[in-house]
Amino acid sequence: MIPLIEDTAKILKVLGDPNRLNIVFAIGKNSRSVTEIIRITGLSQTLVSFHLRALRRIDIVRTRRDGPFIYYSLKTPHLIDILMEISKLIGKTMPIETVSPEMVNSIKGR
Amino acid sequence: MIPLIEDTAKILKVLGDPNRLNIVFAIGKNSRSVTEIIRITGLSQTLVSFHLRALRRIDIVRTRRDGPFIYYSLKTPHLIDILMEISKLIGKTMPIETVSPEMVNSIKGR
DNA sequence: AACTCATATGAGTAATTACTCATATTATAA
DNA sequence: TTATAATATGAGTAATTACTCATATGAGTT
Repeated sequence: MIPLIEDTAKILKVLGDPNRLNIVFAIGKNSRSVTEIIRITGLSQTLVSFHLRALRRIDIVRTRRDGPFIYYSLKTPHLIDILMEISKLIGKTMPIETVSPEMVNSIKGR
Repeated sequence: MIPLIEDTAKILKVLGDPNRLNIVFAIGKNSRSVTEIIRITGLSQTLVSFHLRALRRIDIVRTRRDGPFIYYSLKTPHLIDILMEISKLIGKTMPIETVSPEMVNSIKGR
C-alpha cells in the first residue's frame, strides 16, 4: 500500500513550520485550549488561530468545545513519537533544561 | 532530550514538497544515481539537481561518486519507514497497482 | 585537446506561504 | 441586552520557496 505522495507532502509541509510544530508539541498527547496554547507557546492569539486552522485543514487535530473554550487534541497522538523520531535525524539536540518545564510536560503527555 | 524545533521543522518543510518526497522515495533504501532518479521520477535534470541540493542542505543524504555518476542514498534509510508512518495519518491510500513497479521496488529497497 | 555525458549552480521570476490587522462569532455573566 | 472573554476569519502585505534558463564543472573517451 503506497501513500498518496501529495497528501503526505502536504502534511509534512504544514508540520514544517516552527510555530506550528511548537503548537503541535504544546498540544502533545493532551487536550489543550487555545488559551493554553497561546500561553505555552507565547504566540499571539491571531497567529495561534491562524496555525490551528492549517492543522485543521490537514485533518490531524480534533476540537471539542467546552463552554467558551475550544480544546484541541491530536487525532493520532502517536504523531508526537513520529516527530521525535524525525528530530533524531538531527545531529544536535537541545539539553532539556533549555526548554520550559511546561513544554516538556506537554510533550510527555501530562 | 528535546529536539531543536527549528531544525526539525526545517527537515519537515524540505520533505514536504511532492517532488522532493518522490525523489526521497525514489532513492528509498538504495543508492541511486541522479540519472536513475531522473528516470524514476520523470522530473527534469535541473529540477532533480535543485531538489537534491535541498536534501543535501538538511544533511539527510550522502553522495558517492563513481566515475561520471553521483550516487545518492539516505543517511538514515529508516526515514522511509517514518515517512510511511506519516502517510498512514491520511485516510485515503492508493492501491499499489497505480504506482510504477520501479517506484515500489525503490521504496522497498531493491 | 576536443567532445560527450553526468551533474551542479547562480540568477531571475512566478507562485506560495506566514503574518498582521481589523472585525466577526459564540458563549457566558452581569 | 449589554458587556466581556475566547476564538475564528477575510483581506492585504512581506517574505519565502519552487521552478526554469543559461551556463559551469568534472569525468571519461577519442
